[in-house]
Amino acid sequence: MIRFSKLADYAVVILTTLYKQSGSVMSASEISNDTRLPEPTVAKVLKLLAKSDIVVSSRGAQGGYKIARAAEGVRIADIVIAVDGPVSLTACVESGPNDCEYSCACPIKGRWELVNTAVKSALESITLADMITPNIIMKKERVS
Amino acid sequence: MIRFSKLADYAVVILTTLYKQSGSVMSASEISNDTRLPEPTVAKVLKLLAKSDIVVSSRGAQGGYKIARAAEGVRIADIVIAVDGPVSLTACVESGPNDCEYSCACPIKGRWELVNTAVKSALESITLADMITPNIIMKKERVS
DNA sequence: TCTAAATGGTACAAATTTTGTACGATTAAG
DNA sequence: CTTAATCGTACAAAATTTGTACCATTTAGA
Repeated sequence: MIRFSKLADYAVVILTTLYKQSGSVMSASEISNDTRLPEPTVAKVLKLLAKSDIVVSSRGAQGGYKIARAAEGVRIADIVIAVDGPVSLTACVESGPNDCEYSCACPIKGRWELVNTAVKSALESITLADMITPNIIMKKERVS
Repeated sequence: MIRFSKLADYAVVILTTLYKQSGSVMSASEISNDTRLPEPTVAKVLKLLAKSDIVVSSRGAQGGYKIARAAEGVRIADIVIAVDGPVSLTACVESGPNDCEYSCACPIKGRWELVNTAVKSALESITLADMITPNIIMKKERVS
């Protein structure tokens, strides 16, 4: 079953918490309390998010993290990339083209980028704001 | 880095090979020769694909696998689901709703389905035919 | 009817990845 | 200068993915 890592999951939960306090600074341990997630894990995720400028960190006493932009400006893709690294669905796509040992025999050299791009677009089309907003639309047709 | 399994990758390669012989039956070992993929692995993938009716198997001597439908009718989503199981990006979505231990504290209960659905749609919008067809369109804007 | 060729299913060991944690360095407020 | 907090790195444990093997079942052909 294809999935992304729990870290991405945590990241969204953490960000959601942070967005409820928009503006004010929260420390990693405060967030840990709020979310019931283990503190070291929260800290780890926040560090990754800070590196991608999704949250802003301030060090020292009274320091902590706060959001860097409005929820509408944060795409799910940004979050996933921040914690899981670039979205590349197969090894082929990852390293430069024609790098894989089977490349000479490979009948679909590079074709995966098609899929890659589609998924990336999907992830870019949803923002954190969509995740926070209470369920309205979406009753979605299940496709088995 | 989010990705799906190598099996899905193999599956596409194998199917591509099979589609070049459309109609005729190939055994797992023949396909293994063609693709340079280890035979047991090829066999495993084919078994999974057969179970999802993406290929048709015939047992016994002279048996083997052949395609079940035109390449246009095989969506990438079908293939991925066949080998990797259902697309569910997070644990929350997987088991029934409100099953997770944090559910009471979780601020985004169920919101992942939004993302889930988007990715699934992306995977459904591309068919095996798109992967086989030589590169024409696609010069896509890279989004970092 | 018997044998060979092939898939079907299950089970399992190894390798890789993900996850969670810890520790020391750095920074800033009071 | 002390305290509170992040930063960075490193690492052990757990979970997942991968690759392989084995045996049962089925079918074509001699």
